[in-house]
Amino acid sequence: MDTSKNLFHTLLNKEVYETGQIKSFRAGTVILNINAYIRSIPIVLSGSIKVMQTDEDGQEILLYYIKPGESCIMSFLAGIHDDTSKIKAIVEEDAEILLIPVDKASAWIKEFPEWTDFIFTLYQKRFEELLEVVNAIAFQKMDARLLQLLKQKASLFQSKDIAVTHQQLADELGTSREAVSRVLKQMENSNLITLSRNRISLL
Amino acid sequence: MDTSKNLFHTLLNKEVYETGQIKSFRAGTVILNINAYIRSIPIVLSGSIKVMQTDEDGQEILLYYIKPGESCIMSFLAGIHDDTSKIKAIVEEDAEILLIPVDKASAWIKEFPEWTDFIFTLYQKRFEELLEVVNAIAFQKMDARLLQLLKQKASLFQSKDIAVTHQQLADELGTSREAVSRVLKQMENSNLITLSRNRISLL
DNA sequence: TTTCTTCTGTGACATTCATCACTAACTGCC
DNA sequence: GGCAGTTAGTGATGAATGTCACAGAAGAAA
Repeated sequence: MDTSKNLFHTLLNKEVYETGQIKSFRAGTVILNINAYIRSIPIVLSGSIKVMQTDEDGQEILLYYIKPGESCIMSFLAGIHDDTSKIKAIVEEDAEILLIPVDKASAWIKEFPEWTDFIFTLYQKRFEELLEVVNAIAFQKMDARLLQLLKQKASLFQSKDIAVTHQQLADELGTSREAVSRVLKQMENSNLITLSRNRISLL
Repeated sequence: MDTSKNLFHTLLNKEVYETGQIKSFRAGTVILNINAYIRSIPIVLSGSIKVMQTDEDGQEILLYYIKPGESCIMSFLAGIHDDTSKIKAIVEEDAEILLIPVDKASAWIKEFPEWTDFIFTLYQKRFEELLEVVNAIAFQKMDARLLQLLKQKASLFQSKDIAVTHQQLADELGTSREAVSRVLKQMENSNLITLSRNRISLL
């Protein structure tokens, strides 16, 4: 995403920074809820946001993370079409977020080709991530999915120690706490990880 | 998708029709394969295309259908970024397809706001369809997924009689033929459908 | 009609995971 | 330290579905 990041900084120096409003959010804050109307497009400056899909019964599943320099593409699309959100966005790590009014984000498409490219590039990334999610849910077993999630989190937090409960992992994978506990125990026995309360360490 | 369709016709009268090349394909033709490079963007004029995701082992799963007036958004994105396809596109019903060179599709973004809007609208639709697929795989059981697929096909073919084998359905759902046969039998017993060789009729 | 191929139905069994029901371990707080 | 609340470990059981192995049915071809 180097291209987008550079582009993002270019834009920051022009109109974006002047127009946008910067806000800070604590980890755990729900930034965007299902069916909410969208008034502004978030661009993550620091920290990270996780995007979840939820079904009617409240069952959830992790779709992908939004990292610094990236935006929530679903907000953008739903925003310019005056539609509601189909997803839920939660702050994963304390985050600073630049909020862009929908009408500006929409207008910039005509003015700045780089902005349009930023959107398209992000879109492609998200699409591919969604395809991976489909693949994982459809074809992979829990152990593989869990390991992948742990690696993802390790990379996100830039640490092999991950502060998380089994219940949280279960929620993100759309499975049960017991299933996660059992698979983790197996992984510990295979010397892939070590377990302690509220923490998992990758080896 | 009325907006996009109108827009699409508007464009047809201008540059698109002159630039594009129309080709016919028979049902079953693989238009786009995984990892293929993309030289042109297809717009479906008649018939339909199904878009599948496949994993390394050749396991497949249906993502969505491309209907007349729509384009393959994955081709578009991968095309303008000179990337390879992550999905496989197969003709479902005999189709006429307008092929647009990648560079044109890319250039039109700057020239025609309607074209950009066409792309964005389609993108949103596909994204939402993918979310539904995730939801279905993650949270729904085979009977619900199968019924949904049958309804989808009935609507696509505009007929309650669907010409399909259990094996084909199994492939599109990423499950086994036996599972499909059993669920179908149950549905027949519940008077939801009638079964015969190579055909399923919705009641 | 006979034969061959493809498609469908179904039993038996294994696997994965969900659910229920506890127990045990850890942490914070009084 | 002792208690309460949260987190983790684990057995028992069952549901959903994958896998294997055939048998029978329906068409197609000869």
